[in-house]
Amino acid sequence: MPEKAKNPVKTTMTTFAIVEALQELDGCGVTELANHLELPKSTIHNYLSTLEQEEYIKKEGTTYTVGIRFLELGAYARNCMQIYDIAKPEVDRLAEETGELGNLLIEEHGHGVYLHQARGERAVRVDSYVGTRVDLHATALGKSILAHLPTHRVDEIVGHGELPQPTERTVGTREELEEVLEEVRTRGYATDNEERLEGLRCVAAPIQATDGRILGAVSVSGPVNRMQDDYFEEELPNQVLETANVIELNITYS
Amino acid sequence: MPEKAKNPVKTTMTTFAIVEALQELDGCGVTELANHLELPKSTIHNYLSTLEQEEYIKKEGTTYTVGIRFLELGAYARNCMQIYDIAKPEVDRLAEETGELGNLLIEEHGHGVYLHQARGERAVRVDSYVGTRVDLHATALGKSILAHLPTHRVDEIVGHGELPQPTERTVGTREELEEVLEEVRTRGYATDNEERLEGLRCVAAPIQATDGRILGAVSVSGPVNRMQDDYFEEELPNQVLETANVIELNITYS
DNA sequence: GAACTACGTTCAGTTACTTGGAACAGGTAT
DNA sequence: ATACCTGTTCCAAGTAACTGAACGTAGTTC
Repeated sequence: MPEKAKNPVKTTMTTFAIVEALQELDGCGVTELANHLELPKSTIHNYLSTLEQEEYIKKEGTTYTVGIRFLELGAYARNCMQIYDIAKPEVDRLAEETGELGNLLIEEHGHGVYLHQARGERAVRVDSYVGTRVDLHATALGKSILAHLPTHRVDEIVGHGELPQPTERTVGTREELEEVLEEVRTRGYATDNEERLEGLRCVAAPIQATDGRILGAVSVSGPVNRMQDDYFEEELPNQVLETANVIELNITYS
Repeated sequence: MPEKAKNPVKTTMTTFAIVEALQELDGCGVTELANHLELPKSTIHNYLSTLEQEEYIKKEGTTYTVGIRFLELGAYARNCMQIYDIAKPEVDRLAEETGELGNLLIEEHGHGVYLHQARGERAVRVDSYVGTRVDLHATALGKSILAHLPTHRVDEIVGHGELPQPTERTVGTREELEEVLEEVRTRGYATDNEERLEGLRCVAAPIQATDGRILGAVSVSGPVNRMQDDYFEEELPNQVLETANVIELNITYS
């Protein structure tokens, strides 16, 4: 993860800082951006007009916004992953059968990234969407991935100090996490009991290649009131595990 | 569309040239990229290591590939468009009812960009996916958008010379296009008779705001053998028009 | 097993390019 | 009409991107 560039191209970094700020601010004008990033207006203007010329951002009147062109690159990257093609229809089916929200997540650069979401009949609305990056230790999906990653990668990703805690139930220390991961390995699946979002529970299972390499994870999320007792502890885990299994088989024979 | 930056930031342009080359070459190493872009290896190396550090590209062994991080920006841009939220479930329904491939397209910077695709039971596999950019004049979706754009924008987008022709049936001149667009305006929908892809037909309808501004278009695509006669000329257009209408209503009252 | 090739990586001098202040233009509110 | 926003242009100055040669490391061939 450290992967520090020896001769970093600062202009490239600034370019993405600008695009990211545009996302964070939900679009804005030259002056506002300049204040936000503490750079001269003229500099920001040069970047923005260049990005617009290259069709990566859009200008409407006096406000600039992130352009849809990034979707081309992002969707391309997603399509390159065979797990997406294969897992997508299965996640769709899982969502339909359970009526809840089905998810597909992979790990990249130490973060979890949602590749797909499928909405069942009664699916809750959550703050995550395709492309959203989340901390691995705070979700069922992430924990089922961490559980099958080599120790040195887990070290890189979560470190050894305090872990960020989106809710009070989130695992807070490396030791606690280690216990949870051990349990995930023995049970075969991971759960999230309001650890990322109040009121939301989740059951996730890892997707592994035949050589044990972890490729991603699938899950079902729903409101606490519907995710309880036997359904949350038996029925749903079995459904999720089966889905993960089908995906693994399809990947092996393709 | 001209929108030429007065003081373009060349480094920003190079940055995206590199990412785009990475996409075009489906991932590659430093030397190959350097040859492709005719830049020194060391320069390419600086950019690649910076992009990797910023987590926008991924390095596996000796090859670099477009990273999934672009999906965050792209999906964000898509989610910002209210048309996406509203049209998505309707396109899903349209695809399920027809069993074919349903599409949602918008215009940005003069190109058509697919925001969503839904696969019905018998949906064909095509070369387009979410994020793909296409020439507006070569698709039913694009033509239904062009038909409702002010003339000066059409001028900017298609110009007055020869138009690129993916297949021999594609409209080739501005004059021909103008006739077709007039027909689209009177009929209310557009068709694509193997104009973009051999063997593929398509019916599309525009989505307009109450003030007449064009927001995007929906369509159904399928193989020629299933898209014929009354179905292609009556039934399907009606279904597509109805879907577009529902979307327009939902947008107005939201 | 050594020599060769192909690759990514590092380094430091040079030059081109980003930078940013100040001045301009266009609009809106006072 | 004036003041105060906005975004935009310009050019001078000095930083930081560029580059080609040298290095390190595999992998391949003889």
